Amino acid sequence: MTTDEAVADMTTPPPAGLRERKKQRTRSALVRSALELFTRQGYERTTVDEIAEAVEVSQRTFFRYFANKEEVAFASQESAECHFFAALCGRPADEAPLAALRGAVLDAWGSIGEAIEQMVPPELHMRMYRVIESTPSLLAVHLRRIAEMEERLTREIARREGLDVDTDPRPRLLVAMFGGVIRVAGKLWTEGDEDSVVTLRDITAFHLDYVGPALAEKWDK
Amino acid sequence: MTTDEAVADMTTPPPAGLRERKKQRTRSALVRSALELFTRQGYERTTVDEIAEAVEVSQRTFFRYFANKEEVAFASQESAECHFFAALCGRPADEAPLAALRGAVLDAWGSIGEAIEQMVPPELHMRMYRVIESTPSLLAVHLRRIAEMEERLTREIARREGLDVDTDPRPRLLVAMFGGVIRVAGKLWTEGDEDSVVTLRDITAFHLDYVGPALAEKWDK
DNA sequence: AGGCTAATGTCAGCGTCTGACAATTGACAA
DNA sequence: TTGTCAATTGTCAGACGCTGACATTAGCCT
Repeated sequence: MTTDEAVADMTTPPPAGLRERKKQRTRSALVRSALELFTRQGYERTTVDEIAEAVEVSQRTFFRYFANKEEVAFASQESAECHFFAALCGRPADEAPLAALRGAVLDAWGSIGEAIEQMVPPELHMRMYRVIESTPSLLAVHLRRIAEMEERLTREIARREGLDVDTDPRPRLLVAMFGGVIRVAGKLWTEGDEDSVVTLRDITAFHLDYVGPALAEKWDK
Repeated sequence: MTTDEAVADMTTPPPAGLRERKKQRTRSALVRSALELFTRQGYERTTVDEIAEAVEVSQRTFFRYFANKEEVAFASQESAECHFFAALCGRPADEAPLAALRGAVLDAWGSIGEAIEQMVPPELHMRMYRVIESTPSLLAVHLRRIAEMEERLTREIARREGLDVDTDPRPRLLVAMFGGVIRVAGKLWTEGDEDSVVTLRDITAFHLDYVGPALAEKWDK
């Protein structure tokens, strides 16, 4: 067995050391077990000991991989968000700010699988999304994470437009509005009974088209 | 002393029983002590035992007044938010939605004192605001509370305009944008070094005026 | 004055999270 | 191959947030 692994190492230059691979496997296993437990029996009714036991590591080890119980719940979200941000950065420079944001988020939802499927099944990721939206303590963290992402988006938008974030309020405001729309869409999707990613994508697109009209002085009836 | 209090009761019909007054005093004392400790030495570095000890009650009693450590940190915010919502409900019916929100929030910031000064000194309230914005766990809860308030605002706006929240996305979107602006203003105020309420009020007003321009397709430079 | 009930204190215990130290196990060179 | 070094893990003790159960105190009302 030792020989086999040594050979495997030779034939796969990128995977680096054995130690590192073991760590990745432990981490993935913790995420999968945690999300499975969270979605099956609820976040609060799942203890860290349960998660650790499922992967056969000590509770102390769990806390060496994740700073707290919340962090493991957002592991797949983290990947998805990175994916989205990368999509924004790849947008053509001549696109208007809101159009770029819109394109990036729709792209990201469309190719969510590629970003997370090595860690968890996409379907588990979506079920976890619902758990987050319906668990008060997780929802709070979720909103803070969104706020942090908005900070990064603001800077990217300002960069694209060649503006200074500290003097021009428009990048901050546009992103704040955009973030609001994303949240509204996510919340409505959670409340509905359609599970698919496409549905969430459609809800998002639909609402983004209503940003302008919602600001009008007098609303048509 | 017993006689004096009995007389005092007679001359003040509303204050109700002695028991109730004692409860109110204990609650106020807990809030004041907690906020003082939080602002002086930080939220995380303050234990519930410290707060309870400062008021000379048991830790168990603290948790009979507040569901958790976070709740006491938002006691004065709670009052302020109620005040703001009441201001919105008192707005003339012919005002446009965004104008009503704008008027309500500026009014509320203008008369913040009256809403909270029996509980804590307004200056302590403002210092606590900064602590909330700069403490990750509190910021998360703050954002969730804002989201809950937005839900109420959405329904009130829809009511004013005679719309159905479930079919028309505009109330949700307007409020989401409005909430974003409030957050941006609050954050900028926290980052600055001006302590006064007026400053926060001005920042808020300024940003509300930029909602329209930020949505424009092409931004002027 | 005395009984009723609400408020408080005490105690035990669960769950999250951390520091400290010892044991294990990959990595790498002699 | 073997031995050393460093990274990973386990174990243990303990702080802190929070809760249920039960005893005690203190306002209320006849």
